[in-house]
Amino acid sequence: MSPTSSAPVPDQPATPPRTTPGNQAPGRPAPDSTRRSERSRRAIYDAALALVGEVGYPRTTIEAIASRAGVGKQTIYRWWTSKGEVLLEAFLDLSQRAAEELGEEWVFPDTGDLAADLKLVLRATVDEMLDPRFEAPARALAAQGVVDEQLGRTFVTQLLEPQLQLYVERLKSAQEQGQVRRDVDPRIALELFVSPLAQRWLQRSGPLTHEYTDTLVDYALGGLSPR
Amino acid sequence: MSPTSSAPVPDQPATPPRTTPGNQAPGRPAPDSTRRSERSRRAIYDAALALVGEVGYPRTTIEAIASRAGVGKQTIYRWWTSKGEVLLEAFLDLSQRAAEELGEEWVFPDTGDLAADLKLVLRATVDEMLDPRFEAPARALAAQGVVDEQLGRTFVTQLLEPQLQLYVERLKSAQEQGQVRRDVDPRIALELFVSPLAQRWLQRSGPLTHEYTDTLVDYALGGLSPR
DNA sequence: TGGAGAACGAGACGATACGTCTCGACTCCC
DNA sequence: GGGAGTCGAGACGTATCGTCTCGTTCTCCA
Repeated sequence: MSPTSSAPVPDQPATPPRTTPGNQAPGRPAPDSTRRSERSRRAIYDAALALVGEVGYPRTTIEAIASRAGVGKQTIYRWWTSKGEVLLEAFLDLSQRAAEELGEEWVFPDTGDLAADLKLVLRATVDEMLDPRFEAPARALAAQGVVDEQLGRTFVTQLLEPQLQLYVERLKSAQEQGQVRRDVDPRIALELFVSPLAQRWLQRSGPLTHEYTDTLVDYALGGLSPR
Repeated sequence: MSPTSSAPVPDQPATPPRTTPGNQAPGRPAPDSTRRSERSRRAIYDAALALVGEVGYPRTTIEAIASRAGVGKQTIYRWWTSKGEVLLEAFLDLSQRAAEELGEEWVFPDTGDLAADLKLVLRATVDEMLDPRFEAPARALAAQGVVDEQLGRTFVTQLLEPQLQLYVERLKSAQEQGQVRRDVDPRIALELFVSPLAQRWLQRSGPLTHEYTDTLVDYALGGLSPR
């Protein structure tokens, strides 16, 4: 997934360290999040991301994460229910930090030329998809989300939809400027260029190049039928 | 993935039972495929598909497949290297049998009305994506393919690309009839409606309806810009 | 028709990793 | 300064892994 898991992450309500353990199953007394060790949390994120990059998702075990982070296993089980959940949070955290590096507020460009703006953003997305720092964890999460419905929904809601919303707003602006038909639903329209890119990335069903995304934008805006 | 993993599978060279064990690593003497037990092979396919549907991919273990199929574990390890590979073959086999049920040769409709033909096929694909018989294994394979490059390439090559090729041919026909611009690359063009559908299915990022796919076709053919 | 050889079903085996649990050390708050 | 709760560490029983024997069954060829 993550058609655009990439592209600098904008505001996003800055998910706080997370107060509720996923592990809030009945029976167990809820752990006290105010006493949680920030140091351990960070170390676990780092270890999880590093391991996924180095040995792949299947061999990224809870025990390996704990050992690498210099942390007891119970500290992981206390706050998370699965390694997918750990990795999702680690990745969300990584995205946020990356976004902060990029300056206060990143906004979707709006030069008045829709095609140019879309091409610019999609080119940046391609670059990010090829960034090895993101590749491994993003793929692992996407795969997990396909199979694990709850994780998938969190992934989509927290990471994907906020991204897509930026496209929606840019397309609405284009509608006001008369560059996009008024009767078009922006939430569907954006899928014409975002989904093919995401799909190629996930399935490796074709090369990811700037020319490719430029072409997608041209086809989507101009249509396949003769004009 | 499998944007169109569905849609009746056409000819396809009818992958024979598979002669080489994936397990053809060095050292081990290659097993003699002519003496292979057809009965066991079928039982393993059935068990694998059933288990994935019942308990999900992660809990579909090799041991469970062997036990359910009434087969020794070694019989599985002799012919396959991983459960992903087992499931992929089982699913390919299922697709082929489903295709055969559908009559000799299924061909992409070509009534001369491209929009109508595409809508028809995409509606059928939606229906198939919602068929529980396909859902579980298809999701599991898609997820595995995202993370396991070799499996993913096999999945794309054997299952996906043959499907997509049908769209390519239909689009070329439309180009000859003047319904699609000549300068359009059909392999990319098809992604405008196929990928969004696949993406929604995989990510559960929106409802899968006939109206949705109809809209995709309209947007892709007509373009988003005012005409 | 009978023997050889390979695949077969069954399951024992050591190696992980699972998730739970207990322990003493530490830290924060009353 | 005492209590409660998290922490690192690791022992524990269970489950699955992939490999490895066992006899048995099947098939081909002499």
